[in-house]
Amino acid sequence: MAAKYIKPTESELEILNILWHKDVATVREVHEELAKSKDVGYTTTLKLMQIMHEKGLVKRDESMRTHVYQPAVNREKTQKHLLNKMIDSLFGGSSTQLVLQALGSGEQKVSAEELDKIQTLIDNLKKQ
Amino acid sequence: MAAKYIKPTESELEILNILWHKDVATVREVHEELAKSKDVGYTTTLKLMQIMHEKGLVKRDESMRTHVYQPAVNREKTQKHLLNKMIDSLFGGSSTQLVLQALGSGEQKVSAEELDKIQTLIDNLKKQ
DNA sequence: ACGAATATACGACCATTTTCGTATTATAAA
DNA sequence: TTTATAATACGAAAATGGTCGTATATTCGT
Repeated sequence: MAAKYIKPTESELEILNILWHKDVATVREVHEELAKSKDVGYTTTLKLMQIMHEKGLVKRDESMRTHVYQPAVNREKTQKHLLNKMIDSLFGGSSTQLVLQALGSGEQKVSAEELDKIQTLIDNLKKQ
Repeated sequence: MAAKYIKPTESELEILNILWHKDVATVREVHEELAKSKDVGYTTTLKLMQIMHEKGLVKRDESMRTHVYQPAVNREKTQKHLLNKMIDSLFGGSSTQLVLQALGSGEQKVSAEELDKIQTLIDNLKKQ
């Protein structure tokens, strides 16, 4: 019965990111974080989060007057979904192409330690 | 004066992919390619491509009755833009995180040759 | 030359997403 | 207790993306 995947919209993703970071947060907290990079009204953020709740993207504790929100979707799973979608739609299904692009054309350099991390993963994959 | 980047929509990306492949194509050619994977009317494809032309995503030669289209945006640049956007919005700015996710959690395995390709790139990056 | 096929242009509709104003209710401060 | 502050609920407008129907023009086959 494969719990159907719900694709978050752009704005929903911004909110999810904040929630993934904070773990739990009120609408106001999310809004203030959001307002740092975006000019948007409080009720807009509220409405967004209410819709996300209806969709099942977030959980909320309503026992208090000020509701407390929490992400209801897993960060890694969501990343994976969107990543695969991008690989299909933009890189002809080749994750390698994506990786090469990500490492090669990066804005800022990838540090040596990070390269090592990737190295390690590759080594592990090769052993299989 | 940074020629402002235009973010293609989902459907526009499908069309761009076809154009990137074919280099030049008429609406009908694009449409027939599109129709293989999608049930959509001809005029819809036409309209999409007209809008893309207005936006500057494609160029077209109107000297013939049947217009001939061409991509007006670079494939790699577009990939890079969207990739960076995703890295920012979904991976906290860390391209490494994205790479690990792409390689690790992949649906289908990455072949040994592909791993070697990535390996080579990493080696080159390390030398700098 | 005429009708069928095929091309573009364009307007309009519908669904989804984003936006916000306003009403209502609860809390806190005076 | 009265008033100000702050929260949720809700409706509805605005914006965006995708869909297609229809009008009009051009070309091609017979």
